[in-house]
Amino acid sequence: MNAPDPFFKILGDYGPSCHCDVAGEAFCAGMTPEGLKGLRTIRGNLRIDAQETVFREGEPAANVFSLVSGTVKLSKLLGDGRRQIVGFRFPGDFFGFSPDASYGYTAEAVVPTSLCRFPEVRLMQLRQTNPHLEHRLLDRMVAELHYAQDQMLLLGRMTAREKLCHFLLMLSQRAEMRGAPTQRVALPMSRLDVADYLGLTIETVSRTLTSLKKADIIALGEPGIVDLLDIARLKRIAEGQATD
Amino acid sequence: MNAPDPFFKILGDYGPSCHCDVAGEAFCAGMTPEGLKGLRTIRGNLRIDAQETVFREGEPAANVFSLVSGTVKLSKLLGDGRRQIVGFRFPGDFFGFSPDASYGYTAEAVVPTSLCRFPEVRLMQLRQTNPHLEHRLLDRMVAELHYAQDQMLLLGRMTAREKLCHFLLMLSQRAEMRGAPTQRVALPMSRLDVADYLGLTIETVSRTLTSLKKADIIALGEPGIVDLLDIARLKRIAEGQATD
DNA sequence: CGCAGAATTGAGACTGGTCAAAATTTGTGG
DNA sequence: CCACAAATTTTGACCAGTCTCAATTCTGCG
Repeated sequence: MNAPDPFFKILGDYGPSCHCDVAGEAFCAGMTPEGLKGLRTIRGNLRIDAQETVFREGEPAANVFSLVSGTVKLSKLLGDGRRQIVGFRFPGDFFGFSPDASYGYTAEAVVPTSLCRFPEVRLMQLRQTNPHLEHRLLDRMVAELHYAQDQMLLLGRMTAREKLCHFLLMLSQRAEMRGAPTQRVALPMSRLDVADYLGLTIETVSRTLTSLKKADIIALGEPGIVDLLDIARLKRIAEGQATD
Repeated sequence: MNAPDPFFKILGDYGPSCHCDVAGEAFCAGMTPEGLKGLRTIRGNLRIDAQETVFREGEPAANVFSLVSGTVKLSKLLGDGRRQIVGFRFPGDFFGFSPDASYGYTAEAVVPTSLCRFPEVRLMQLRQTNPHLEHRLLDRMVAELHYAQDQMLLLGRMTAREKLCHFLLMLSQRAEMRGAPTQRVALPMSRLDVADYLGLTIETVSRTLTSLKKADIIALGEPGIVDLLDIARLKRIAEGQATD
């Protein structure tokens, strides 16, 4: 399923930080040296190819993951195959926590991806002795929940056009957080992934992108790249303030 | 806006528990006596009428709340008035956490409701000295996120009929958790609230309930009460296994 | 170069939305 | 307890945005 071999040789590169920290945003950022040592002890490294599965919905929730590089999609399935992507994860994000004994979603790599893996049991032990860890985890959880609630508003109340604009702006903001350009965003996932994330079909995603292109709001140059030509207008549409 | 007067006279009634605990499920359940004492010190009590606002989206996030009795709806607004209810809260649940300085949603009572109120700053202080509190909060957050992801699947990929069946079953499960009957569930919220929760209109909610009634899956007796006549069939529809 | 998968485009169908009216329930004052 | 007004819910007719099915074009890769 995946290759659990140690991929990174040098562990100290990131200074007083966990290996998987990115721009000080990962859950392991700002830990004490002892706390980091504990995290390092239980950590495993993982590198997987695009479309490979990290874990599946319903499997025993044995590990929690932190994303070092790449992109991961988290999805849930309905009995007849309908799929909803409940989130994308980018460097610095984590995923795999579950209130039950089994994972609530499937996690798959969108592009070649490297991860830190923490056995759930041992992380739970660590969090007892290291309040800062728990503190960070809680903060990240609150942020995740907030983001999930935004997505509910999108799924329940926005039009296809508004959904796409919102999505492109989200990609731009996440790129900015990682220090990447904000006007030219990478769209590493397929139309099917975008559709399953926004509660649409691939045809509607394609048609809507074409329509945004014709309105000179975006440009679709090389595949997988979108240029945001008019971010102000994108924002207006995403907020439901404009129809054009 | 609301009456911040102390409503409950007796604080010790619940034994070694926080006052707002319900069936051992509240975030304050299972605390040490000292931890409870700390919580009690910063706690305020609140009783509000149906439709009254606890706080509004965008206001400074000064307090966190735990529900003692009643029902609260949490909603987000789009610029033009479109609304999405991102969750209902029942006794034992909490709400009001925000990653930002301001609330991400509006909280309103669905029925007369009593709440415990905790100043956010002081709860943050308490959580540093009381690991168990943080532990509980994190667990509840993980559960909330899990639940939010279920709701994304519902909003993005389910039909109106499936949404309604899922919703009725959710109410039934929550009633069961509180020790209430599971076949006859209270529907304390208006059709508009149900519609805004499920990403539908009031007309579609009404039509779909009528259709479920005609199929002898539910019965609508007294207003605000729904009898689940065929829970097995409800489940099959909610899982996308049946069309009837 | 040729093939397979992905993305786009087109035509028509359908679920759920909109607008409007009727029925029911709720609240209020006598 | 009743009468009446207001609000909510239900029902109906019609419409539109998105989906489905199908064909075509594009892209990547051996």
